[in-house]
Amino acid sequence: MARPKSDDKRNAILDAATRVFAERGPTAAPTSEISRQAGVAEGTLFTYFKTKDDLINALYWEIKLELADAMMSGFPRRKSVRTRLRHVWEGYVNWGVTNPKQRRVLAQLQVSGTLSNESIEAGSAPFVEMQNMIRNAIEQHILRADFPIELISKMLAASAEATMDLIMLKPAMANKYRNAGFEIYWAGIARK
Amino acid sequence: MARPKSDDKRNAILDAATRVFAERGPTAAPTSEISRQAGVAEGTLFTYFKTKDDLINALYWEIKLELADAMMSGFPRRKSVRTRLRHVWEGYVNWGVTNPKQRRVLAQLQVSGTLSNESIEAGSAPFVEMQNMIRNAIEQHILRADFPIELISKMLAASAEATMDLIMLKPAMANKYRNAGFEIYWAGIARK
DNA sequence: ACGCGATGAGTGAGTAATCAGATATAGAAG
DNA sequence: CTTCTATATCTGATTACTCACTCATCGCGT
Repeated sequence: MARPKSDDKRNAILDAATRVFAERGPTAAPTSEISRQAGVAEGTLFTYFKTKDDLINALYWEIKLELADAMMSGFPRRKSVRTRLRHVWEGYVNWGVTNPKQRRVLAQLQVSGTLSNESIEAGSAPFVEMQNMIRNAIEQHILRADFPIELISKMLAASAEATMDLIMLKPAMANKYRNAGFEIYWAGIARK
Repeated sequence: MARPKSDDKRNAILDAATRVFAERGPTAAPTSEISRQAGVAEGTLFTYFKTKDDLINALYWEIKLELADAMMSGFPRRKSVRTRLRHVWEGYVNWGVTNPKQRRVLAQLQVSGTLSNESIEAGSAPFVEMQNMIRNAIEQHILRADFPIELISKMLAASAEATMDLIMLKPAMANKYRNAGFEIYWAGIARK
């Protein structure tokens, strides 16, 4: 190999893309602005990502991995279902609050229709473990059996997103929102 | 006036915009395609909407009104809190399921950052009545008092959105999802 | 007949992607 | 260790194209 591609440059481009996408939206963001902010020439961007679409899909993948990591790192495998769900839920909320740009880009990408089906599937792979945990909890009569697993799982994300929106609006109330947000979710799905 | 602007043309443009925005996203959608689908000349679009941004904001307003109408029409003012909330919640879900393009456009617009602050505020005005109902219910000790009103209100939308996503994925399960979705929400916020 | 909406080719400001020349690096040869 | 060389990356001006918006002209409704 004559001259290796540098991970630094690749990361600089992805970082810049996160910033520019968050501000102007993925489709309105010019690749020229991304390469400028990344400190590389316009052509260089296309040696790391063949097309703008490739860049978009790569960024989606990268952010999803980060998020999965934030939710699963330190997962308390041996604690109660409530504790485990709360861990995942808080991991999600805290990641979103501390990484608003990534969260914004993720939201934009998910509704943009530019993601390939492969990317979408690959991006949801890290979350299957969570669904398994929920399935087990239902079998152990901890969660209500009359609710579909996929709904319980989707509501986790939904309640976390709602909580994040409010925390971004009124940061002083963060703790109140966090506690109430999870409590609503838990009271909704747990057996009496 | 020698020749009045026609509401038909205006609506045709808004309709076409809904379709094209839903497919390609608001920023990627060309105004030329919108006017073509609306059956008017490119220039005509700009006599009804001064800029593309104006069109976007007008469409947002229009869709929000539709949604508010779907949620509030036939509101059972004298029934129980649960029944009233269920009415609003189902109005939302049914509107989203029967108007997937409008729902998609709304989601795209809300994260696009192209909406003016006035539009956003104007768009949320029809939903204050709902917040008042929730406030009353808390005072009557029907809903848990330790949850912020704005969270209870946001969770209504969040649980409805999650439910809609799943219904779109598996329409055969629509009734199951609808019942379970509202039940999770209600169990989460109601006093024991 | 007159005033304002309707028309669509035209305009200029961007856009993603390319490419020919410049440059850096891994490995070979001495 | 020090050239040398093959081969890749890096650069930014250039290309071909798309877009939002304009305007001279036309013709409909009053």
